[in-house]
Amino acid sequence: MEIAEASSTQKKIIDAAIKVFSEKGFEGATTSEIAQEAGVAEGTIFRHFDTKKGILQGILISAVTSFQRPQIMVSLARMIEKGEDHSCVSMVKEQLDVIEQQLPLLKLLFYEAQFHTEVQEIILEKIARPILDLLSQSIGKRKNMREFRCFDSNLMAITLISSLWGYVIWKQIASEEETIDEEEALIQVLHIWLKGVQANLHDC
Amino acid sequence: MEIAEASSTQKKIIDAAIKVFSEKGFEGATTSEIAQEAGVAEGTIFRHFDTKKGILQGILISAVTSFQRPQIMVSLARMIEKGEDHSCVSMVKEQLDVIEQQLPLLKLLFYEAQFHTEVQEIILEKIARPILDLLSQSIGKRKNMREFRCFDSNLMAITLISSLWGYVIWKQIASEEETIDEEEALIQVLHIWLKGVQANLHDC
DNA sequence: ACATAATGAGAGTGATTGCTCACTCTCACA
DNA sequence: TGTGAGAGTGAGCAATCACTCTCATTATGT
Repeated sequence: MEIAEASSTQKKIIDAAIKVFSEKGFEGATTSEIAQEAGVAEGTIFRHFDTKKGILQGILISAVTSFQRPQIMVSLARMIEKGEDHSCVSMVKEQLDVIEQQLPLLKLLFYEAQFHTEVQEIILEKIARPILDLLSQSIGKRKNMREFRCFDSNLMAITLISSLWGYVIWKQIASEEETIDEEEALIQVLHIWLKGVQANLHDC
Repeated sequence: MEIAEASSTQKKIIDAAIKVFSEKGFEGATTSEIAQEAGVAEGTIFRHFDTKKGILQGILISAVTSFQRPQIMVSLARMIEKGEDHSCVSMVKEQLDVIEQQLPLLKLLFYEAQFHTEVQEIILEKIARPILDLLSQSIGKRKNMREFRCFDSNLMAITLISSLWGYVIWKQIASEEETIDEEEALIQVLHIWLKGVQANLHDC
């Protein structure tokens, strides 16, 4: 199991890097700190990654494989196609919890994409675009059935995703404030969007 | 005009720092680069700011004054209270253009807020909270008139802001793609939200 | 048990960076 | 003319950081 052993060290480094990068940012983090967090010698890092930036790319690669077609988007697409079936909403909620556990990684990638063009391109092509296409397709079906307004499908998908993202981020920032029940909040966000995109009788 | 002269240099430094910080991030930027961009000697920077971080705080202070109650939020609040009056929508669009010009500064502040607690607290207290309160208040009025659904006002405001923010960010990232007309897109985003929060007859 | 590869420990290197400090320039005022 | 305060300068310092090298130690596969 030489590969597994090797990649176990690699995995330790990547996990540590995710933690340190997300706490201090890519430039603010030091390789020695990552080594310490991973419990390996600093030199070991450079046996697995050529440069510090190589670690970031390693994180990206491991993230891309796990975020292609994430389950929450499949659940959202199903919710869109079926309407606001209760089982779908609770499924979305479950998957949202999974996303929140990966929030440091997601924020790290989205934020660092600003400064590293290759990161931005890969995220756009391998994560953002597929997700948008998946949702747009489901939205398109409902549009064809005259059940959704004839707005731009991409735009509708974007308002859905950013509403959810905005809720997640706000929940994290304003954690001290009195907030309504999580499930109720999620239902409200989804209901606002679903009602917002519903077709009027005289539309189109 | 000794004060004006002094603060003119200070303003040059701050403007340069906004540019360099937003391109490379706070940690990725160097004071010598900021000095070069500002057209002053590196030593001059430290006559006006104690430390590199002091520059960031200087940026924050100047941003807070210009983003308290930004005009776009006043326009949005008016739109909420009046419904989707056409003059309001076009006003929102104008103000959105202003926001887009300040996008590097805004993204910089949001990014660095992750790593600098004081920055996060000031943004939250001086910018985010006032804006949310303003919108929540306008939303509350319509709720009282039974014209809006009796959802959480804060949550409704968040879905509105994040939909708009999501549209702005997406427009910037996917600039190469064929996109619909800007004004039409904005109208669609606002219409989705407005219809989404409208009360049903049997609500509440 | 042996050969091979991986790792830990840690000193070392060259480049870079935030910041300092001695000095100059300007200008108001005595 | 002399003086002192304040703004600006840029060479230079001490510290840090990404990355390398060496060597002893451990783990693996046969």
